[in-house]
Amino acid sequence: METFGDIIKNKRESKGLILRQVAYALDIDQAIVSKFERGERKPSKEQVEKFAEFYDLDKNKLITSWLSDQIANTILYEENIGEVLKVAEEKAIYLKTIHDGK
Amino acid sequence: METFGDIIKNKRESKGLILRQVAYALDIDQAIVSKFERGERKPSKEQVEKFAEFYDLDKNKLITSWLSDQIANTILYEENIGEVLKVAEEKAIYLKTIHDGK
DNA sequence: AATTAATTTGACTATTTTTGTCAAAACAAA
DNA sequence: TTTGTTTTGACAAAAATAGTCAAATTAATT
Repeated sequence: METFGDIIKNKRESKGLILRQVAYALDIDQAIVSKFERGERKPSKEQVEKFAEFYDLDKNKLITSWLSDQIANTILYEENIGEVLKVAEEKAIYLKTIHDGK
Repeated sequence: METFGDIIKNKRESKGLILRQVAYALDIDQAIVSKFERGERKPSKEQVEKFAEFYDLDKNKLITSWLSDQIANTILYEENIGEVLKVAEEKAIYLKTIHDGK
């Protein structure tokens, strides 16, 4: 189960980079990058995209990881996780059809 | 596809109540109740529970509806909705096992 | 159509949450 | 011990959210 933080941390280490270098390249404070890696803070979507570009990762996959982290955290302590997500999916699809197709 | 707002609005109308009465009973400004009904604002979990009690609705079902609204909104404009939710579920379950069972 | 009732809207403030910055603490390696 | 790296926490700035209120809009009655 690889979180967003795991992904960017592994990638950084596999490239032999230190936080300072990543922080400089992405123009994000290194304390923040450290917190992203440990899941202590959530990056914005723009920041996620920066990481994808810099580390040469599939942008959609990384966004999926980041979004799913967020969702997992919001439902973590709830009952009926499966049910909640099932309903959420139906709603999202429904709202989407309304949004574009009307 | 019944949202949280739909549920509490339908329930209010089926009970023949006006906003002011509900607002008074729940100690929530009526403008806010109106916004909840139309999905313009998201209630807190405590407020959701107040509604469940006042309207005699199954608390878990109402929370499911409320949570799924939130999740649906966060993924609404994303690609791979299904994939995101699948991963989110795995993560949630995984984090849960870590949390209690270790 | 006029009056009354109910709902919705929007402006405003207050409160809470999130953000970035920085330096010091903790940790690891040389 | 010295040097390099990561983590932590305090702080202030900025942004998001919440509640209050009155006016505007809409709906219902008379």
